[in-house]
Amino acid sequence: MLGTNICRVTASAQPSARTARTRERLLAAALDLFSRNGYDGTTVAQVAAAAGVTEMTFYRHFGSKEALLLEDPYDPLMVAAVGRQPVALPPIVRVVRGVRTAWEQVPIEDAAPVRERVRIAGGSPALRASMHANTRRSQEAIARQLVDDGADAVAAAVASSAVMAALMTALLLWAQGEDADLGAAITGALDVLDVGAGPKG
Amino acid sequence: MLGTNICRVTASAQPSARTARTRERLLAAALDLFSRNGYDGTTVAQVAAAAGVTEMTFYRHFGSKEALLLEDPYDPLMVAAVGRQPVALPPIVRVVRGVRTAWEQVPIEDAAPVRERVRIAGGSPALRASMHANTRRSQEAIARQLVDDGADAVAAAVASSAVMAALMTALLLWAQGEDADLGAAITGALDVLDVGAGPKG
DNA sequence: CGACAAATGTTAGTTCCTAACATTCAGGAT
DNA sequence: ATCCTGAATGTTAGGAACTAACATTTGTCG
Repeated sequence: MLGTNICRVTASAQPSARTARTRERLLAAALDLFSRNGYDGTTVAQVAAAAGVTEMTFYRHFGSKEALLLEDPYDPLMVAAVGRQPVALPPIVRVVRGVRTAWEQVPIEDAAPVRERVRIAGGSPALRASMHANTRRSQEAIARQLVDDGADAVAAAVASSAVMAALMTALLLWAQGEDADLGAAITGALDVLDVGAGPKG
Repeated sequence: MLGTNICRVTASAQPSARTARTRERLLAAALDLFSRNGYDGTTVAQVAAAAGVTEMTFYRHFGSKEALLLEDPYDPLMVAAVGRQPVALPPIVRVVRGVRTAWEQVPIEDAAPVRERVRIAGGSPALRASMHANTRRSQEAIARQLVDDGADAVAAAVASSAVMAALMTALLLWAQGEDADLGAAITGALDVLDVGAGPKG
């Protein structure tokens, strides 16, 4: 969520140069206005105007006001990392360790742009709620992986939702602070859920 | 969330009989229309009309369309139950066991009306997202309790958010099924997060 | 240049929600 | 019963996030 996508599989067919430019302008204008006037204090019309474009065009590039901030393609890295954990472990432990290993390699230089978005999102209750909706695909994919490996359906759903919530909480806390190392922040936070073994078990 | 409030401290000053009646009519009309046409397929104007009332009146009784379904006063029972768990335990375990004990005594006869609401909420992504926003107060209260007992702030926030997410997942799954025993469903689900000891440790 | 398609604009409408002001209704004092 | 007052409701107007249908521009390629 929130441009925090670890994976680099993004674009399918490359869009025209023109499309990419207006998209960039809209994004820049929105981020600027959001951080200056707040998300709720900024209207789509304002963003569109600042980008020299119509409201309608905004909606054609980003399906919604939220999407501009939260939009992130489904990230298969976490699912894969979970799948790589020993099947013998309890589901919750598998998910914690999978997600943790997937995130602890995030390069520091990727952190700065992410922090701004997460900060903005954290400032609006509506946006914070939407972050959950946004992680749903990953959550379901992880649960599916667990079930495929023989886990109970309820256990799989509960474990993946709990870990994704923890991940979000960690991200929000990290964005509020000044700590540069995103990977470390998340690794540390997820240790809370992995009671069985000490950190990095 | 969703009328699933365990605690019975509800009303402050009693509202006039008239107020209570229109409120009831609105609620009944809404639940009926929601379950027949879906939440997104029902407009506030329709609900108001079905209750023989204006849209404005709807908003005076329920602050928003979502509020009608999600509205639930802050529930101190979970916080108290968490506080009662041994301080020596890791935060995540304390929260899991606290929330679990708070819920496993819910009488079966309370389950039916809850199930309808959770079912409706589960059917709409927007509503599902809002459920998270709705649990935030409880989540923060639990985290505060943990911090008061000496836990790290990040650990407290992560643990409480993870458990609340698990609780919601369990509720949504329970509402979809036919199992009558809400308490048992939640108890079982939360065991997933309590790896340290077997069920009911 | 001319055609074709993608990108953008225009207009109109729906829905959720709010604000300001007017009206009706219920219940107590006279 | 009548009046009076405050609570509950109605009315109107409008903002903001969207959506749909249709018109227009813009870039590109033969």
